[in-house]
Amino acid sequence: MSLRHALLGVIKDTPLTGYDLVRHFQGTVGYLWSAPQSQIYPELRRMEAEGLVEAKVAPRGRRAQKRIYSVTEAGMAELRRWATDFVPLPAQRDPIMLKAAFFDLAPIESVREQLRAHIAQFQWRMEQWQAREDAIRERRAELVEVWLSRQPIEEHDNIIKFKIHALEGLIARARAEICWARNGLAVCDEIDARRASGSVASDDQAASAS
Amino acid sequence: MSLRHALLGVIKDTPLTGYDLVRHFQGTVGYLWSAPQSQIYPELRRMEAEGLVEAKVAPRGRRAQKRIYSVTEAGMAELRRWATDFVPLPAQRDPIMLKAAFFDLAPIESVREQLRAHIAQFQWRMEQWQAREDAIRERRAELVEVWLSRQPIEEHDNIIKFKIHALEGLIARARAEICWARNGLAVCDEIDARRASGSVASDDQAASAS
DNA sequence: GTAGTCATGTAAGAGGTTACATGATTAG
DNA sequence: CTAATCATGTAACCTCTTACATGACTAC
Repeated sequence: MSLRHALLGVIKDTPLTGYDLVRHFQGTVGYLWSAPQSQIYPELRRMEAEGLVEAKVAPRGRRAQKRIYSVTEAGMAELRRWATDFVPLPAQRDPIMLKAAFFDLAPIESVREQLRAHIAQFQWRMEQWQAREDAIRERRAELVEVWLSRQPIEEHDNIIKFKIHALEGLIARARAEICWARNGLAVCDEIDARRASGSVASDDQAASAS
Repeated sequence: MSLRHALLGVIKDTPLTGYDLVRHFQGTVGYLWSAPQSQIYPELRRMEAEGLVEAKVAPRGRRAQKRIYSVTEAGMAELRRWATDFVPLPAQRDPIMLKAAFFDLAPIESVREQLRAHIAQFQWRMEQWQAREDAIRERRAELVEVWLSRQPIEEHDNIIKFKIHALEGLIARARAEICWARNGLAVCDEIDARRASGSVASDDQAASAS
């Protein structure tokens, strides 16, 4: 049940409509927890029913309306409780590592392609996170700044340190993933080299391999 | 839909009952994909209905029976297809990193405890993985050995290389997690130090902090 | 008027968690 | 005979995914 905490974490700084929240989920907290629109709207309603957020209905044009959600005291309390309580590690479940353990069942060129795609994806994510980290460090991150403005000045550096620490964790992970995939490519090369030398030594290999 | 591939990956080497499969999921593939018993039984039935596995009903004692599942040709084909096809990265969704970004909402002692627990958990996992890797390297890993016995000898080293590569990936991740959490503890210390020096400078801090 | 964006939802289904339920068999 | 283990399931519930659906507003 982290979605609601991610949502609370965003609107505690800036009351938003569901629509805006959806967009904020691609660019801020979305780096940490992604959620589709179809999950956000009902969750907001549920949180409202439980008193964690409250909606101010605002007019939009003539007829239309919109609901601007903000966090209640109960919502802030829940957010603090969650930040304080211990949560166990999620179960081990990683489609890529599982597959990697069975790479010997795939043609080696496909393995290479998959590893290259892995590298590209994490390189992309890493750039995003790096940019976010820079923004926070240089005090250009709006959400964080709004939150800071409500906290005592002497705590600002401490808060920023935690935010950066979280992003550094993601970046370190991405680096590890890229490094791992590169090693995988090296393994592919070794295997190719060994197979080539093997089929030179005994020619019937090449026939059975084709 | 990785569960079925994890299951196929185990019983391709050794036909097993659902019960045995459940236990194997704590010790071999379980390092890569964990699943509760209540998920495994129905999945086996579904795979049987789809022709990916077949069950041989064997007697157990006098009255009782058991179903021993093995992979069909269609099952092996599906496993190979999955190993070959590209699968997109799962969505970003990590409860611990999300929380870490909001650690400033928790008392610092709780943050320390959570980071210490994080370290302990990954240290534990790392030992498991390391042991598994050693077992594979020293050719003591039963499942892998059975699979090797059906493959040409000159491919054995290649297959083992991939298995070890996958485990090395997990181990590298664990190392990164532990390193990250240690940095987090350092951040906590810095914050404590800064707060202490701050409250020496202005005494009213200490009062408001209690 | 029409295309794009603002705004809010619903519904079906897959996958996973937790808990409950049952009975045969084997070792002591 | 009794406890542990072998063996197989069901059911309720939650979360997330994918797709569909609708309508008002704004800029051109």
